Amino acid sequence: MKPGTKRTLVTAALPYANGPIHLGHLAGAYLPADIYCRQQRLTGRDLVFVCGSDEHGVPILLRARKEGVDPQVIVDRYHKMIQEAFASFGMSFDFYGRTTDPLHRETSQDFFRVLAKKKTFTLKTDSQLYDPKAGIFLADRFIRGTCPNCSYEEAYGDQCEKCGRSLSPDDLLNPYSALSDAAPVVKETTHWYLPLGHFQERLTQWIDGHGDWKPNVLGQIQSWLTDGLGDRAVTRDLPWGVPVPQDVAEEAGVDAEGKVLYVWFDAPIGYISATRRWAEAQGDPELWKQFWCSEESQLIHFIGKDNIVFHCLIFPTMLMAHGDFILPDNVPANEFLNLEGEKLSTSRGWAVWLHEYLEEMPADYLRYALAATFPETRDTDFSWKDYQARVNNELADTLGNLVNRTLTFADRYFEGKVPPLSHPSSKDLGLLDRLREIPSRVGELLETYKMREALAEIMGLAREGNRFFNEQKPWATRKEDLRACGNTIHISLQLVASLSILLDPFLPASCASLRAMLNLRGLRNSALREDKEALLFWEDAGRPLLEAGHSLGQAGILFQKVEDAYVEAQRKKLKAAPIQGGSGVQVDPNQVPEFRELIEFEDFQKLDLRVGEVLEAEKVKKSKKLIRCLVDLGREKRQILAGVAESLGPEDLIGKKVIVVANLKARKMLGLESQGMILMAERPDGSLGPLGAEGPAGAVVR
RNA sequence: GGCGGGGUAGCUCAGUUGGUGAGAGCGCAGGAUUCAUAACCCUGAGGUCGACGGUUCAAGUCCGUCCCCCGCUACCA
Repeated sequence: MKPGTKRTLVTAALPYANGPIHLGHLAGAYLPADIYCRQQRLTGRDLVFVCGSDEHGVPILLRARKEGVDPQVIVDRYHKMIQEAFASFGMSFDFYGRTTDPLHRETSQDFFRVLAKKKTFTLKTDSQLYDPKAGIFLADRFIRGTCPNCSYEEAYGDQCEKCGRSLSPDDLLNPYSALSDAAPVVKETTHWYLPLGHFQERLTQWIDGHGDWKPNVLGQIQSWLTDGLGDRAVTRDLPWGVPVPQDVAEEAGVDAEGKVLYVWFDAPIGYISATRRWAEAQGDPELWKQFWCSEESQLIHFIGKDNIVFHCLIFPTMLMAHGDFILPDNVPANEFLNLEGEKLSTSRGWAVWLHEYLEEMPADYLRYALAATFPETRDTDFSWKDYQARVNNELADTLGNLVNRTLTFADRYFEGKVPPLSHPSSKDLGLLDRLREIPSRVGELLETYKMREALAEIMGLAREGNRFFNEQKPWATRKEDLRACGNTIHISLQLVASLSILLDPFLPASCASLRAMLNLRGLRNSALREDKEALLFWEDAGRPLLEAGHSLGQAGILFQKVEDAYVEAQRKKLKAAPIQGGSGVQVDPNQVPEFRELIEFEDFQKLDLRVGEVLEAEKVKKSKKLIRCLVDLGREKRQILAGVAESLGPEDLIGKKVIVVANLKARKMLGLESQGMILMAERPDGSLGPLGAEGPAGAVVR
């Protein structure tokens, strides 16, 4: 932390309001941020934690069109879902906002206006393809047409899926809009650009002062700086987003109609607008400035690695250009979380959705399992088996059992009161000494974003507690030396009390229960900015907290074990998800593409469809999409290339029976010949899944 | 293709600026114990630190080449 810091503003990446929250999101940004904030609040530091839904952008607009509803309907749906899931998960945001908030619009426009006034932007006019029917400009991938290379009629404007050739929209024959089927027209349009290059020197200087940032973050930044920074468009022609301010447009002599701020420009400003909303709620609308505009404040962004460039270069450039704001002091980006050994894929349904998890299991179990394996230095893996092991072995057995054996012993043999510490042994004092150094040690780890190590340190303390209990044998001394027995229980209780503070950032709900069992009151609330009742703070975890004679509360089981059946069910659900295409959202009839024009029966008869069994499948090297399959068609075995690697792995195909177009002309791709085509089902998001088939290889499908 | 990060015990992961016999948790094997959620505690087996080459008295730790995974970015065929 830089010297003289009085306040901290923490942000967690704004989730995109186009789908629910999954485990990858939590492990990447949200949970680390929450743990950090809770611990900092416990130390008494002044901290505000904001986040919110990112609700603009093209994907939301397209989804709305497909469903035939206003985009606001979409974002309302997911904003609510996300916000509720976060709350149940124990996220301690001081404010959770959204970018469709009018105040956000105002904040973004003001920001844009300041940069325009300072002549930060450059204006450029370009020709772009425009869909006259849908009334919007089209990004390359929303233009489709016939591939000039292979004559595939549904090639995208940036690439032909059939032959893999890269294209530009101009290359397509008979181009049409993917949104409305209308033929696109070329139209000139003017946009504002942020010239990042002008800030290169200042950015470099600023980054050089932050050599302590994580290596993955610095590496990414360095590579961008070395390449040199270019201009980035900050506006778009879209009917959904924060409108370009009328006055700025007029000043520039540009028609503002239909122009909005590019989503990446307005999204990070969401951090600012959320802080403003929070300040309003505090009854002091100007309070946000203390956090954003004072050198006595530090700003920390928790994000995933995919967001590094935006938070470390682009947003800082915006802040620099504006001039009123402080720059981030750290951007502790995490790597990614894999799931059961494979990378997460929302389109394939390879994800665990937070809202679904919370219907069945406690938030703290997941918080623990994730925190124990945060992808801090590299991608890590989450598996349900590991989750079960973490909960059962560590939470229940190590920690829960320590609590349980200590409390039941006190309850049974010391009338539920804390026995006095009298003539403590060196072992007794040794543990108290050990305890003394823990809060600052763990605090330091957390402040340097080493959450996993911090958690391991605390759990190590719980293990020491168990060892101490074993070695002191209070069940034996109870009969021979009641004083020594009392000392053992006294110390063990103090340890448990300290754990209820140390673990609070990680397991807020369980620690609250634990403190109730101990009848320990007065700990500062780790979820609130202010707690006037607070008597105990983080550092107090280093000293004995329970006085002799203190009456304990009702003991109970802190953590239930996770059954095998649950683990199996979860894994099964995961396996089943790709087939159902399930992002947990019901298929909407409006999302299903319209049927094509009628054909004659003879046309259909030309197709020779067969059942084929995939014998081998492997990724084609140097291709992102192609999988080479060897398919048994009864009469012969064929090599068929399928452009599905972005949706499926080879293992999803091997051994599967599929439907094959057997009389399709062979075509070469990347030097390999494809002798046919495997039929796939396309999901609304464009991902693919194989069509299952039964029957012997070679059987005619009709 | 370019750039960045990573490839360490059966599994999931730690390993500061190169230097005493390469670690933790889980799992496994054996032992001890009974206060406790069949929990806890002790001991042990297990690794040519992605591959190859180099620098050095000394490399998991530095340099080079290659392979694989993740991310960002680009686009020739």
